[in-house]
Amino acid sequence: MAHRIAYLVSALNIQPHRILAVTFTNKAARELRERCERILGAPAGGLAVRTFHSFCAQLLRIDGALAGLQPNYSIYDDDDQERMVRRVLEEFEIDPKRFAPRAVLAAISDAKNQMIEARQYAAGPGSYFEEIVARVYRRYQELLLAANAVDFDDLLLVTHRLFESSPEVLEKYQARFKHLLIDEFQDTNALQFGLARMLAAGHHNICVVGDPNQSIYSWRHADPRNMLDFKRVYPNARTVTLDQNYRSTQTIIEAAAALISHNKGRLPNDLWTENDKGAPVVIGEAYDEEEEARLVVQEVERLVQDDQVPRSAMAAMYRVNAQSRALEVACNRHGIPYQLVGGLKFYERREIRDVLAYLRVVSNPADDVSLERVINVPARGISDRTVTALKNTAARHGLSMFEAIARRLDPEVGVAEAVNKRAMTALETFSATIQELVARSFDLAPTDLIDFVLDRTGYKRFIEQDEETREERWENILELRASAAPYDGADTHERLWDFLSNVSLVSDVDTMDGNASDALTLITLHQAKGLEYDAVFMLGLEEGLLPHSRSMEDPMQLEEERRLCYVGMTRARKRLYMLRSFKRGFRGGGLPTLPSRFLDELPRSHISGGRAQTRHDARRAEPFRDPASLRRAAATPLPASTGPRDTYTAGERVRHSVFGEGVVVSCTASHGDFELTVAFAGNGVKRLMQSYAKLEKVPRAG
DNA sequence: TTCCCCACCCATTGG
DNA sequence: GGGTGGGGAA
Repeated sequence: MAHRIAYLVSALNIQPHRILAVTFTNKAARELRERCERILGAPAGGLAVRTFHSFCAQLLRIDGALAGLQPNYSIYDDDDQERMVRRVLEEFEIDPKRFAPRAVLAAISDAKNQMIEARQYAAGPGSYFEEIVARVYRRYQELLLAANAVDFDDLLLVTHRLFESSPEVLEKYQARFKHLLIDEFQDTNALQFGLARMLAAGHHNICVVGDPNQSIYSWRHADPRNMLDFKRVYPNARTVTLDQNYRSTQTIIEAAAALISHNKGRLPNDLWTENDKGAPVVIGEAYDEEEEARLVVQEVERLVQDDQVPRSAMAAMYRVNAQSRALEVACNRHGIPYQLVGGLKFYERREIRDVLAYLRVVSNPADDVSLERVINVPARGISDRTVTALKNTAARHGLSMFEAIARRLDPEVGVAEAVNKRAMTALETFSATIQELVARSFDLAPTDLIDFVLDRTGYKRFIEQDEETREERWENILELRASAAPYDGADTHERLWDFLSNVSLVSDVDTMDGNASDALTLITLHQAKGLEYDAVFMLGLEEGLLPHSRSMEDPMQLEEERRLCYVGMTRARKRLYMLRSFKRGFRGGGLPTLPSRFLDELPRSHISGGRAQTRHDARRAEPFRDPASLRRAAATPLPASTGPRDTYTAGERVRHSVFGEGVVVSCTASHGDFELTVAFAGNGVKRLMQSYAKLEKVPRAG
């Protein structure tokens, strides 16, 4: 894409601002721009490189009025959406336990992505659940509109509708963008392709890049059929097969190809490379997550020392965020710098959301969800009761909560009758505070406004009250404040809007530190799409994790899990490690695991280590090759009556004079003695006879 | 009205 | 393990 853009600009004299390139993340957008500029040897002024969401957000900022949006509109994320749905359920007196807000929301999101609006949804025949969804959907949209807010789906949907209903808006953008390029096309959804088609309608200068084998976002409505449809929609399109791989070793490419060949519904796409054969893919097996993480850390350090691979060129990848924990612990223990991508997301932290909610209320007082979030944070005498009464009163008069508060003395609205006297005083103070913030928001730069908010709302004092958390929370707030600094320069009210919408649209990969720091990257397989590393460690290659248990029933979803595995493997330039552990933590305890079927799908000739041979000889690890016996062993402690007094149960910690500390995996009666399977920290799994082993029990720490 | 504690429920992936 | 909602005390 970078070369095509550079070619358009330098060879065909297309002005950069006539080109719109769409990427999957803001980070990819940044990188693409940089690459273009490097090739061109000049700044590509005006070149638009955006994600679909940020493109739409900006468009709606400018032209949203035709769709009923004020330019200061709020963007609602998952949490905000759920609060909104809960409010609707409350209004309709629907039990949120019976109709889970998340499920209702998922149904609404599905509908939106099929471009089914609330009214049409209601018209379709449906189950009882769908009837509920239809009612909620409709009211949800009403409330969003009243709050001058959109959700993520709406960013696309409203823009799409705007293009349909207001040809002059579409024409404006068609007239500006003469060339359209889209990256990661296999993960676009129907709405996005729809937008692209409309934008390219006049000139058909549209170029998309995608790999169907890397389609991993169908759960977010990505539709890999877009790849096939593209050729149908544009019969004259030229397909260029990019099957030479410049990134990975032959071994990695072939192993990944072997894996993905197990997918049925697949276009042939045979990668090849001129790169070296390279090292075999290393299959590693660990006793538990702790050991698995330690294997990674040790190998990372070995590669740093022996092969001079910088830590920043290595990444540990996993299926679910919870897996990062063991890695973090191991890194901390061994003093390895790491950077965690995603996880407990910065913008989901309470203090961050609270401060942002204040800013949103200031920027868009109609934003009821944000207002409700902060109306009594810190506690200022406005109880849930009062809030409910206020909400109902506001709803009756078609007012926002903020308006209702502002008009609390108006007998026609009747707030005074609905809430008690003390609450009226509290509302008055709150109202005055917000009014003051709104007034100052016009002349204060975003960082100064944040300071002002922290001071005037008492939020700073509120944070400082909690001795345990105040340091961390305050640091987070300072980080948020720092992220607002780049917006201080601009000199209109828009800088606050820009800051807030940017905050809503950043992803975790966007904030990743590139190669600057010497840190190991910890990242989910999904987020790793589009990235590459010299060495990649994939963890948790176990049935139920990769493939994930939620995706194992449905063949389509299983294929997506395989693609996810493929994405992970193909992130590696030189070295690839695929690890599993025999035991996986789950709800506190640990459960035995089965190796991922994906490991079986790798060609034996391309792997080293592997089944039970990585760190211990095969014979010793033998019991693990029969998962059923393992499960039995781990789950059934020996009946106490049959053995000597001092026997062992699975999970107990023991110390051995040579092997050190370990955990008992199983203990079974055998030839009048007891056969113990013990996993030793650092020394692997051993089978021991109790009468010879001289074990001592170690009291559980904590 | 606020705060604290405990019981209970839930659990992929993310712009 | 974590978040939350309900109940009760201050």
